[in-house]
Amino acid sequence: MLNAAIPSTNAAVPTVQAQVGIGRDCTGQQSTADTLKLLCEQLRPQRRVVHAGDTIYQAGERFGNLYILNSGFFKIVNLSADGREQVVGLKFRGDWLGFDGIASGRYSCDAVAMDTGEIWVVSYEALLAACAAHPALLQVLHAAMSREIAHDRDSLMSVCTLPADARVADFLRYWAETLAERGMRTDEITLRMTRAEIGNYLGMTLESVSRALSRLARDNVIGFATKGRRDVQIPDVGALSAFVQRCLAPAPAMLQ
Amino acid sequence: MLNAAIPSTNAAVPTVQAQVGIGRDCTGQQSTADTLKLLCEQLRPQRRVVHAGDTIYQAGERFGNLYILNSGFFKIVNLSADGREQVVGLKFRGDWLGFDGIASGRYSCDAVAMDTGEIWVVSYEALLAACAAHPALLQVLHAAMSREIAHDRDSLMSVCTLPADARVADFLRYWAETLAERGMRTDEITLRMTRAEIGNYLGMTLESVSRALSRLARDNVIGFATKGRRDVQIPDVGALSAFVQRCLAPAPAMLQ
DNA sequence: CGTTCGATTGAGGAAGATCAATTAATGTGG
DNA sequence: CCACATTAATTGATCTTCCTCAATCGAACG
Repeated sequence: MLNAAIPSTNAAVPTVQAQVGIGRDCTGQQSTADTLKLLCEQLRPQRRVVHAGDTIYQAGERFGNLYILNSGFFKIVNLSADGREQVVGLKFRGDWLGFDGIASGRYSCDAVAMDTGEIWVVSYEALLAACAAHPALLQVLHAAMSREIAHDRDSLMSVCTLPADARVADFLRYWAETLAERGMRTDEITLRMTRAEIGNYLGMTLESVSRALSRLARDNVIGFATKGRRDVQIPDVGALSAFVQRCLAPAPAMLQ
Repeated sequence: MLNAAIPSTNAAVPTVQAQVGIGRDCTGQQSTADTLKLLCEQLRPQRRVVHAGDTIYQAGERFGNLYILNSGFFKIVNLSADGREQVVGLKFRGDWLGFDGIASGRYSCDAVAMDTGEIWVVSYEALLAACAAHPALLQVLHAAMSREIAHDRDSLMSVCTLPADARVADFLRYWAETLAERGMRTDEITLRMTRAEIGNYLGMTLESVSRALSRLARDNVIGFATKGRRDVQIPDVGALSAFVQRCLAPAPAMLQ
């Protein structure tokens, strides 16, 4: 069985809907599980178990493989010549890693596992050969690249147009929706990132992240689990969107 | 002849090196001109002249075509449900437009011409067919998508890690290097964007852009042309990088 | 059980936003 | 071609947000 091949510390688990593997979801897109099934059958990829902290590839390393994330969770870290580090992406089940290396022949980022998981290794050459035989594979590949481009743009927009509190709320909303798309629980998510990592990703300090989370909790938009503040309860994802809109509202509209 | 098919108001013109069309540049990459030649011969795309303000596609419109920019200059504008607008990309000669539409079947941005130019229209279906026959085309396509992903990440890093002045300097450096890669003059570039558009792209206000440019001019890192402040003289691109580093330097290192 | 790392919270300061006034460039109709 | 209207850019003054610095607290781990 493809799902749950590797035990994960992830609190969010696949729901029944994701496991039965119906053909397409309501949007007409193939579900993550179906796409993974297709890829596994067509590509017969090498499977590799990773643990938190493992690096799948590093900036500067010669490109050769693409990676498909079957379980677990990765961060993509961009490095500048002068030593700045920037988390530029988060990868979940069904996402591809390594596209940035195709053009230049070298990866331009580090891909770091944030949790135990399983990654599928596909040689780019072999993938192209398989795509020639099975056009559906090419569609899947292009869709994955396209999704990444579209999401990177949304990230830039978020960083450029939202105040700090809204950015954190939008980050949680995105995380919850990403899990939902994969058929996982979203009422309680485990952020396997420190405040510093979240802040780096969102372009703010760890203190600002902490304050934003405290305010979200005070407004009952999120809750914290009993033990530790790494688990975030999200009773209503819509409330996060509403919070973002409230941050953007021009005037506080004083009483009456 | 492919080059200069359309008269452009762009002050930067192709140099001899770009026009002779030698196979590959020093990095082993195909030159922009060669790639365009290949695409034109293999795809026989429909050519379309655009003028400043023309929209090639809009967010929400059904996806069907990809576009290759042969001359001119585009901005890509992301729109949020609540009405925020964000310039998320700038496109120059040789760049592709429309990748964001592949996954969802609809474009997620507006593509707006900022100058007179020529765009090549390629149906995605026809492109896939051509790629099946000519694997080199697929390489070109994937390289273009990969470059876009890598550059989007650099943009995010710039916005997240650089102070305002450095962001503007880095923006000019990127613009100059983009022109240089395409064999164009970089000692004087014409920004066909208002300060407001630049500020939007860089995540700051138009006033901050103006102040940053004034400081760059005061430090002789850039110069302004005689008439109008839309043309920026860049005697030394390296000076822009040095300025960025100076902005990042922790301590001013008081005299001794 | 102390050590370490991460998170929270507060106080003060700085970068950049906002508001406002002026100047320069561009365009328009007479 | 010029007077006028319009849009873009610059610059200054003030204010807000967020960063920086610092202290405290909590959880995890050996």
